[in-house]
Amino acid sequence: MDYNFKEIEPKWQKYWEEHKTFEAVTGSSKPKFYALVEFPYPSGAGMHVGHIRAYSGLEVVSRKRRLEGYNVLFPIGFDAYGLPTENTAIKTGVHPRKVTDNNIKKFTEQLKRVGFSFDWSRVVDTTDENYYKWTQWIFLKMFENGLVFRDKTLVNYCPSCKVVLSNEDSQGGKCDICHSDIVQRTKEVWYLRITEYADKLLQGLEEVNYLPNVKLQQQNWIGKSTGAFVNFTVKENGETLRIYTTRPDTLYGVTFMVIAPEHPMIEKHRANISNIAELDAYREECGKKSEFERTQLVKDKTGVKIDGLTAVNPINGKEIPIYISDYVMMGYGTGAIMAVPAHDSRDYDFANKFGIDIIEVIKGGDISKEAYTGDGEMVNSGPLNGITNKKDAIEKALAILEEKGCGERGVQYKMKDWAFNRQRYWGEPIPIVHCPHCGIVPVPYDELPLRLPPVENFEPGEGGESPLAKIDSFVNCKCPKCGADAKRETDTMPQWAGSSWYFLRYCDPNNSEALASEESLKYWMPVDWYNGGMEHVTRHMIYSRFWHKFLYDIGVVPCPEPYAKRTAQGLILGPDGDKMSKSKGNVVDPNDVVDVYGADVLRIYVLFMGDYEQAAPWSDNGIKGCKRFLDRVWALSDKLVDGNEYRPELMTAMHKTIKKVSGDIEAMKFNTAIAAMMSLVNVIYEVGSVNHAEYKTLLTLLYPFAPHAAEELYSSLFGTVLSNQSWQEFDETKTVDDEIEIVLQINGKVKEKIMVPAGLGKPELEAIALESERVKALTDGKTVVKVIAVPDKLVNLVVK
RNA sequence: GCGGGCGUGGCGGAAUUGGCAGACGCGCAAGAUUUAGGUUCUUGUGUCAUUGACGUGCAGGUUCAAGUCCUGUCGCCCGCACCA
Repeated sequence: MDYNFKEIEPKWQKYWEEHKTFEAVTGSSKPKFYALVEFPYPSGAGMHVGHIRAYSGLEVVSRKRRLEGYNVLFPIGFDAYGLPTENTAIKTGVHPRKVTDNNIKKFTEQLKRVGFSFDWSRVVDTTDENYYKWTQWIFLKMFENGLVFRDKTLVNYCPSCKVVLSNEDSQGGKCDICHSDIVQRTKEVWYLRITEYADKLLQGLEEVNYLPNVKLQQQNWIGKSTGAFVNFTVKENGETLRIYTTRPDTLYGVTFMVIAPEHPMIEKHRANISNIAELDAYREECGKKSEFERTQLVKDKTGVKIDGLTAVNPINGKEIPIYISDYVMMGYGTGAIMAVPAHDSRDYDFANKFGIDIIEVIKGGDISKEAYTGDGEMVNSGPLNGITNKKDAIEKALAILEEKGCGERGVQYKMKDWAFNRQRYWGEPIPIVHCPHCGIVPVPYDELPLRLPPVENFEPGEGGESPLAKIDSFVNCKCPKCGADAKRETDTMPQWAGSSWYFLRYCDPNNSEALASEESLKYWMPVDWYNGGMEHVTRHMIYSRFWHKFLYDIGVVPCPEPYAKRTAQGLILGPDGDKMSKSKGNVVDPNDVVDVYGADVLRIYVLFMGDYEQAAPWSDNGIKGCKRFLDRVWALSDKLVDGNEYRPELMTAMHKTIKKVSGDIEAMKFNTAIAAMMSLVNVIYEVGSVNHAEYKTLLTLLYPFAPHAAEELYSSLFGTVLSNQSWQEFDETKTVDDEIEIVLQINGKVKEKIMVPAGLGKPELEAIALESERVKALTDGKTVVKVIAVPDKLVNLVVK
């Protein structure tokens, strides 16, 4: 038989499609298994091998699960709204709808060529009006529940993409889409109140099975801190200056206060401030800095003292100066801090530069050299003096604050509300109407979907307004409440909207009455295993958990967490070890690999190249080894002999391999699973023949990895289709050889290896070791001080 | 600065609870087959050395035994970052 993958692969792909082999059945009595991979953004460049690796992990698990008798939902779709498509449209003049359709077609062809066992009857496209109708519906539900608001404040703005970005999309001060520097602008935009769910998002992590560093990154991103709000007073006008601190225990060490340059107090009290011109100059200077520059940790602090305003420390009545400085951010806490230079290194740097007092309140450091942030006995702190434990000191300080009514416990999160908008065309229209009489009015549910109008010109406006603003027929409308002339919101939703709930739609993708039926959600949710990239952990993962938790709270979904388990695959690097990128020209196109080696070889190689969770460089040589392996499996069909039971010479090898491959797939150790199959094939070649039982087992183990070759061999040799068969079982007792090689060591050095029956006890092993001729020779004239025997492993003689 | 991870042959990478370091694959070498190249097959392949020694970034430690545990140190990668 010839291994002609060019014929075999399309043949089986067609067979699976015609026989609906991978269609999931909602309500089936089989146990359900929902495997989810991150659906791709269909870019013009097509897929690269990284996509293939990302999907291959759960592809293998899904194929195995089906053989194990599960009803498997393994869906795919397209996350198709987004800037790159729109930019292509602007450049080429082709409408984004057309660009998207072409790209989806290209991706679909590529995915099908690789033979993934997706349920193609459930494909979702986030730009389909039957899909985004429900994205808008969820938005309106959030609006209804007070989770949507508009605010005019500083936003992250990308001057290149001409859009406002969320905090998650501007990490490191760089635009997530084009990587240019973000600037801060004051703008009125839409927000989703994700901070309201901060605690739930944090607590939910305790009930899910995520990779430890996925959990950790989310915890850090949410960034919960506990402390206290303290109300200082401004002496000149008696007003309150509220701060947040995690260290209320150091209140007696406060020697000055700092407020952010944007703090509203300055505008409010302009009349009281004698050096307002100087402050304005500094504030203007800060405004010019990019967010990235602002957040660089710098020793050299800058700032200006506010003349004419003095703060009063509520705990001891002490009067202290107030400064403005850009090391205090308006976006965290209250935008104002109490500064304790003795015990905070930033305050320490600032105090040194401006010649401010430094008062030690915790013993243990040398504050003439640096701030001391450790624990120690409280001093110079009135009633707190003598307390040696930080926790006790904080509790005492809180008690005093509460008694005086000038402060209370508080919690802060690093996570900010989600700036939910794009001033662009290719996104879901935000279903809101601005009425001159009624204000902000939601579009009624029965008017959904609010369709994206067809336009000719998608160029974003220079003033940061959406292209939709230019479409009069879209903008002008009647207020749904009072019927007066009104205007539609023209911003669209950000890229992440559609992906925040797509896993729900897969459960029931064609439902026109609901985002998915209650029955289907109850049956399929939660996702049993979600695999994707680490880059989505603090964006998509957080967003979608937030939406899901909201939908749970309003009774739409049956479970509080969307994903029971989350793993992540490593990147495929270019052959040069660099990240694959178009600009470096080191991108490998899966189509090219399939042309030369076939889909099965590609699938095996992307999993064999290294630890699934680690990055690994592509190697054109490495893939040849996988091709040889498959050829060797194929060639075994010429060495087939009769026999429906494993032969003794292969018994342990068969059981061992089943155990190893089964376990490794569950642990995502695909590389060692493949290595185990390679070893088995090597052993079979040593034996010289393979019987029916043995070959069936080998092909079954191989099936999740190389399904086309496995199906072809299995069906042509045994007359049945492998996808309808069962996964192989192993017998634990048969995974060990009768005879085992054990090592004899003298003083920890290997001196001899001998075969002994498996399962021998320590005394027997010791006796055997001492009888060994070689051991006798080497221990001659010396004293055996100690004998350590480890059953089935080794015997070590300690000799003097 | 904080948090996480990694460091093993020429290369990608293996190594449950501490128990034969280098599985599997690539590459390389020699041989066989072939008109030749490629393919395929066989054998070998950590380093040094004539029996043996040394070897998992480096330096210590614990142990009969350490890639694995402990202490210190160097290097690389990733995430967050003036978060009060």
